[in-house]
Amino acid sequence: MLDNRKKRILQAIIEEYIQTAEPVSSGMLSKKYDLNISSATIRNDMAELEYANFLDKPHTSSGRVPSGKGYRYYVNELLKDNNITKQEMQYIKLKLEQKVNEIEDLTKIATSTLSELTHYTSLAIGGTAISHNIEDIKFVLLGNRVLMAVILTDGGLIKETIIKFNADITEEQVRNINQIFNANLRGKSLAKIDKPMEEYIVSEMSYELQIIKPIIEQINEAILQNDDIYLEGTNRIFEMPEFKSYETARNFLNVIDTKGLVKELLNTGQGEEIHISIGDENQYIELKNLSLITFKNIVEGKEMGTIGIIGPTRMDYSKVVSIIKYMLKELND
Amino acid sequence: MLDNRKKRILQAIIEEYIQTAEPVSSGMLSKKYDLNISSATIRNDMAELEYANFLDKPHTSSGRVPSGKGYRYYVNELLKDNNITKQEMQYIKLKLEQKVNEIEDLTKIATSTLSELTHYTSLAIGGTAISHNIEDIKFVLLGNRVLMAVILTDGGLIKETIIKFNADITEEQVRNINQIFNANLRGKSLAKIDKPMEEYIVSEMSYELQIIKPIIEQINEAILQNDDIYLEGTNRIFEMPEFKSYETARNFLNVIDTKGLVKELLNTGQGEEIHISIGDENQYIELKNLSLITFKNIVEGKEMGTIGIIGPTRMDYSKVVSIIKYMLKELND
DNA sequence: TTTAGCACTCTTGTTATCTGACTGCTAACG
DNA sequence: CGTTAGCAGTCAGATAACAAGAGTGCTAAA
Repeated sequence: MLDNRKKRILQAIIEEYIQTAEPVSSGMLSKKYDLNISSATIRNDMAELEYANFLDKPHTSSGRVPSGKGYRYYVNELLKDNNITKQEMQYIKLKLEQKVNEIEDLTKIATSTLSELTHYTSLAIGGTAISHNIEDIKFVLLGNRVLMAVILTDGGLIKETIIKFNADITEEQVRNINQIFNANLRGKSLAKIDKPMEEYIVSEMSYELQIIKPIIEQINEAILQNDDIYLEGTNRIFEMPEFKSYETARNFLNVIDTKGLVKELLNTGQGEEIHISIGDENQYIELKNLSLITFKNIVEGKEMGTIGIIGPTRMDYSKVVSIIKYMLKELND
Repeated sequence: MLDNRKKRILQAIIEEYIQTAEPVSSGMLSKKYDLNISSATIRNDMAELEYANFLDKPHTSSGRVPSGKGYRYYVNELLKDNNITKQEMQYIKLKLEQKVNEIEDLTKIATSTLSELTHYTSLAIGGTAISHNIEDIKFVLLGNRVLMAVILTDGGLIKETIIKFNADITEEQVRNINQIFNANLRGKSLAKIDKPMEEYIVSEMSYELQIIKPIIEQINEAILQNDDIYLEGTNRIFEMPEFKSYETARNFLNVIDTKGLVKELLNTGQGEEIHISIGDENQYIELKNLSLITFKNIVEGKEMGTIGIIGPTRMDYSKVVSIIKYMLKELND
């Protein structure tokens, strides 16, 4: 589709623009980059790239700026994903080797490390336990009418939840519940504790319905629940010239501050390993000038959370993707 | 110190400035407020108020702006704390009556409600359990080397923590631990589980030191721990003209984004019910143009967390204090 | 096909000017 | 003696005119 020279020019423009945030001119390119062609030739190619919608022009006599289509082409065809330094690798290793008590802390560490290295805002949401299997499930009576359920999954996730009753629960009953649930559920997939499973348990377990039922409901909720949004480096946007304008900064903060929106953003992009969504591609207009890169932190097939990077469309995709790929590799050790 | 007319003028200037964020002029005051004096007289008084440092003047021919000392005088002497509408009361009631499973959720709800009603950014940190007494303490074995301790306090706080061991723990041992800890600690104040208590337990409990010791350490940490910072309404700053400038917005976001700083801010102001810190009064230069109002959410003598409101020095102190006072009353029901 | 050269365009920064909103001061007033 | 009308003086902010500079598109030659 694009000849080699045009590809090189497009790549140079995008990389230059990512660095400087200024429209890129033909003269600049021919001087700074070793393309061995004159600015006039570059101008001709730029005109064609603009005609083909890979580039935009803020006004008649200005340099060129990559368009959404341009970025997409760059990400799909030209992106190098080994753009990572020794120091960065070491830093990631260092951070991820920290001792953590709960697996969710690892997601937090990964998120903050990502923000530190890329200088973009990063966000994360804890994983649901749905892809995990139950390894152990324990019930603890707190007071007389409050029961706490602690679920340990084979992925190492620990989910606690609290169930309140209207009547007193005896230690005897707790022992029964403990036994029944473990006998029936240990080793089973959590994905199955839903309606049909509930019926199964209720019928199989042959234990007082008014106790079993609220427990199952609450556990179900705890499994699906991933409400804790983790945000790191919100103030990083002030390092970037596109957010010097009041409107863009405001818009960005609005997106970040809307918890429901952040949750949805992190929960899209199911299939792929790393999901990149550039400006207009995003389904929310609020994000039309922003790009979002998300990936699931999957360790040994178990989902541990979703992490994302959000920044201007002029994002250093190469750096971000390189760092994420390395991090994913390290997380799996 | 100030005669009545000067007080009225100062109050009018502050309230006008809080509303408009524009320097207040003498002509404006004599027209809009029913002071029954001419603008010339107001000008004379304003000059004296400025000389006494209650007011500042951005430049020679501009109106007046309250100084830090002015706001302080207003807060101490002129502030009305019943500046709350029926609707606001109802809204607070409605929000606080929601069923919550954990007491900490109540702090979150209070925080977000506060931000919604005042239109300022609000922040909160969960309470340490230090002022509470132990009501129940349970240990749960998760896997072979992971022990979870769940502590229930008389204030209704539930603190969980995880202890990892290098050797396997038997169910037998867990039963022992359960018994020992409950026998020794139930009803005791959590403030006492520190070094001397540790020695006491170790000597009294006469149980394997290599098991007891890490448990006590970890529990101690869990009691003191209040790391979860809760932030609501960060984007609210964009509603306020003082943050239209890049620098002020950036500074604000930097403060908010620095978790350590936020923690410290919320942990100052011990004694009073409601602690107000205006601009310069604050010990951090980053906050010199900001005001902070904090209060501890104390229910029946037990600390449940600290909540704060942060905004420009031109904050609607009257409204914020009124709402907080009402909220505190409701929280205690 | 590539390139040098040049006219044309448009943004950005600078300076000058004008307008309007205030204040401070003076002198008159009750 | 406190209060007020009147007026000169000050300064921020808006507007316009202008100059400089960066870049493009096009033409014609290599």
